[in-house]
Amino acid sequence: MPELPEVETTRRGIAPLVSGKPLREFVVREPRLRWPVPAELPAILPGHTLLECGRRGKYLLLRFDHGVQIVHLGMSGALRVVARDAFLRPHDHVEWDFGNTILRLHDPRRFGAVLWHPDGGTPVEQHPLLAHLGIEPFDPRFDGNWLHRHFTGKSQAIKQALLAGQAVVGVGNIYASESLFRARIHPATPAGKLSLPRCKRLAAAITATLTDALASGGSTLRDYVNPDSQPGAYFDIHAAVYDREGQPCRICSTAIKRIVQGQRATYYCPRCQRS
DNA sequence: CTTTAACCCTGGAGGC
DNA sequence: TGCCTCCAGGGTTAAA
Repeated sequence: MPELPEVETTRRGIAPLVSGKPLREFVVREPRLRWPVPAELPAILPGHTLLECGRRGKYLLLRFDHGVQIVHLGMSGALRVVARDAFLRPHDHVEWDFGNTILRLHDPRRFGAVLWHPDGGTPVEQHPLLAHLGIEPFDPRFDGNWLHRHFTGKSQAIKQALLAGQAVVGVGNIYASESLFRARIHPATPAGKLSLPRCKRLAAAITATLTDALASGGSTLRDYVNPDSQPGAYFDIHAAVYDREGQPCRICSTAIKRIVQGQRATYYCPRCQRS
């Protein structure tokens, strides 16, 4: 269930191991992911060098010298570097063989994606999947003013507005609840009703929540080169509210509530968080 | 335009 | 033990 910190940790984990290396073979064992893996990739990728591993939101961007692979981990996806003789597990769908280094995509639920954007046309940032994404949460331009501007006139609940990713990317279902708790904002509050000061608190809360998660992920970087590690293990999040229905708020001891917004669970403290 | 719900998929949990 | 149902998650797409 990768959110932005997990994706960024993956990027940092694999980048030094695969960047600058020519690809020897690209193997697709199961093309039926979120969208079919383009059938031409095994023919057009080998021999080309992976220049760098980038990221936009939760999309990983593998830049080759003739195009960009757009990789999404979906719900259950994990990318890791494995030994040449590593056992093939079920759900090991895609493999990048760099000779000494092998990168594998493991994704039981197949909500992930591996796409291809060839050079020569529009820049990859204009790809339909990327074109309308909000700002990066670690972009210096992201702050309370940015949020306030984007939420003006919106009646949508703040939780769902965050999840939509059109104001800021990378805030998934878990960190949306956590960020709103940190900012003391009730998740059902209409986004447009948030004052500028509260937007500033929210922006700071989002940055802090993601920074904390990223820090805890950094200590598991070794997992990306250790074939014995837990596949797709979520960071050990010390959640304040997520999945804690009925348990005492860590601040005021009031029972944490669970509601459903847009068919997704939201957790909050009814005493600490106000509309 | 906005809002809502269905859908893609599998593994794990809980009920009986 | 087994079978059934439900749920989780991200994000696109279709429908209202």
